[in-house]
Amino acid sequence: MPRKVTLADVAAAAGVSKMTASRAMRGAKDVSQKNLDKVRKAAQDIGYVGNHVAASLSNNRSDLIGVVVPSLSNIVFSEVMSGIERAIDGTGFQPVFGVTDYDTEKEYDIVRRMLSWRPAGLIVTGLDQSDATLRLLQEDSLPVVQIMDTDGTPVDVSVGFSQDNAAEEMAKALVASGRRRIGYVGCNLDQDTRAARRRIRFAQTLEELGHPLIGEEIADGMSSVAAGRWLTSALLERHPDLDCIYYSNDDMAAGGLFHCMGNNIKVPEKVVLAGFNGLDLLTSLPAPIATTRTPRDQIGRRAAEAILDRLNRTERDGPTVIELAPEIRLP
Amino acid sequence: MPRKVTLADVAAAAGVSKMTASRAMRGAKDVSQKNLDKVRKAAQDIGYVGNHVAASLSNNRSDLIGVVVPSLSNIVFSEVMSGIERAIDGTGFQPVFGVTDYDTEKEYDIVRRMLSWRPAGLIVTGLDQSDATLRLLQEDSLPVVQIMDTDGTPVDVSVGFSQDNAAEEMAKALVASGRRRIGYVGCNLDQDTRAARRRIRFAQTLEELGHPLIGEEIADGMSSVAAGRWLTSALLERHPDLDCIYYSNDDMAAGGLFHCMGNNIKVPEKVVLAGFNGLDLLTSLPAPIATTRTPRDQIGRRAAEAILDRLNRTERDGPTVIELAPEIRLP
DNA sequence: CCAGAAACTGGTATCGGTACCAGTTCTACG
DNA sequence: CGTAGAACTGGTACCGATACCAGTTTCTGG
Repeated sequence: MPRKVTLADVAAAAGVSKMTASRAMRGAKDVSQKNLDKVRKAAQDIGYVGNHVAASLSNNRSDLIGVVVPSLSNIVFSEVMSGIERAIDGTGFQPVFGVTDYDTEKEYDIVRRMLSWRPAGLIVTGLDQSDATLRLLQEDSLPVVQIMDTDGTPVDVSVGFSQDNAAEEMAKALVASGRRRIGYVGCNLDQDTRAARRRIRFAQTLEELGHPLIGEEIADGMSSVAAGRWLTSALLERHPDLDCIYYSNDDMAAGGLFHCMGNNIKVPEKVVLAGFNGLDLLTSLPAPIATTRTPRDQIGRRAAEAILDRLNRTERDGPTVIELAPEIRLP
Repeated sequence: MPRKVTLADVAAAAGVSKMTASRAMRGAKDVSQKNLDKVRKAAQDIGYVGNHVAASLSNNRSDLIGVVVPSLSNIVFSEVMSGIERAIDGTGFQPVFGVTDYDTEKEYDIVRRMLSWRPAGLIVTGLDQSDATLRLLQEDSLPVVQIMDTDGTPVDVSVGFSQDNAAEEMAKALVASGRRRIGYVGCNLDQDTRAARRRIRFAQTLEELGHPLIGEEIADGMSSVAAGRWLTSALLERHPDLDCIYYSNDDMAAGGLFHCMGNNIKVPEKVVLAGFNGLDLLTSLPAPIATTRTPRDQIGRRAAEAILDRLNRTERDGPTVIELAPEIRLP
């Protein structure tokens, strides 16, 4: 293997010192136009690609921004990641993604590993990290943004919305629209703590309004359209007189819709289905589904911006919450 | 900010040299059990997290594996990424994702930047990189895997399937099942070269079979369920007598189905819809849709494995193609 | 035409690890 | 009990960049 081209090679080729070459390759400050051109040309000629590892070690900080999400298969996080990507794009920073699969242990390992790359900042999902993970995040004074969830106190900054409020609002809206016999369908509540939280608050609110949940179907494993379909089937078998079902998310609700369509159950006349997230998919379905439209792209964008902001200050200035209210849509 | 804990601190706390501490912290070879314990304890006590940057610089190679995909919003790539993630998990390597948005320039920048992190290997999407990008990939002798596409010669290894064959097979299968008046609906063909390739081969094959395409609707912008829905509407308006539509992918086909359901067009009796990818979503839809089930998870897994394999050899041993045949499903 | 400032240049130390090699301490065996 | 070899330990020289500072050149105004 032909040894990698280094800055020293570029400097030699350009007939200048390593330092001048170094300065020329990044901001062209304090370098004469003549040398700047020579160095650029030399770099081009010999195919210099640089070495971020050395650069990062040298100034004790990389231009990486770590992003930790629980899942890739959930399109919600894809959209958040896209938002982050777009906001970072062009700033010279680079996102690095890690996936926890909703596993707290794994989250700890990932955060730890990311920290060992001395990132410029970290974006993690939720406020419910393990104590060990929180300790890691706290000890360092690097910018940390916790996204999706604002029901709690962040380590540094949180960007998202209150899952509790979102569920409460939906419960109120459904009852206000005349629904009385309401059921619940969800998946993966052991791990998806946000979904679990919504379910609890939803049920509570219904209770307070005097129309408690009639029944629910909950399954383990990842949520999916398929799971939504068969859980709905099961729920409606036990409670054929439901006039509304609240789902842990849109995919599940879509599955519910497909069940209804296959069984001649009118949606939303006979039964209103309510999902969560407001995926684009919903607007194309043959029947309208209620949902809470969450600002995913914005969460990503604001989270990235918060990191970039923080990089200008030296210290954290106390927990900051950036609330991005979701919007309810009824059929 | 309290200066970061370094290996020297650990060594001091444990009362050993930096070298012994270093050895203890990774494979415990050539370190006495006594010192191993001392070092581990010291590291634990003072909260040592390590510094991959320094380690990577030292041995001139990081444990990063760069993964370049065109899009995050396409679930296909999410699944490929999941496959990669799972295969890498536990090996000590770490994936770093980059998104090109189907932009060749951006792809070049991303590959370049990734190379500057001296990754252990690189996984990129497709075989159609720009010349500049290919040069980058060629010059280095690091493991490179090009995924999704095997219609061409890879730089090093390619893992995927032939888009051409896949389209041809579907055309043959649809005609064999009795379909004669066939249309096409697609999106984003300028950028998604794989989808474009399928369209061309599909049309060619139909021609050869004596039943050429009756009509097609093509739009710019990302593919989506919504786009599928309105393009189908437009196509069927112009050609109400179609008995089959081939889509650029499953999402589009799902949109087509929703249009048909909303307009009392029987699927698949009156018109067969054929997507591409075989997303799980399809199995839950109220009507069956034909598709080509692509082995996305496997592509990810095999790609990662190929990288790990390569790391054991020193040199590349000529272009290698790993073909993972997709499977056709008719309604 | 010269002093002083501004613009530019390059040497050296350093970032936090690891490879390599030269000791030093054990251990086992004749 | 001596010694060869294994097991272990630590010093030193990097890896490839950048910060800092000192030195040199160029420019400016009086």
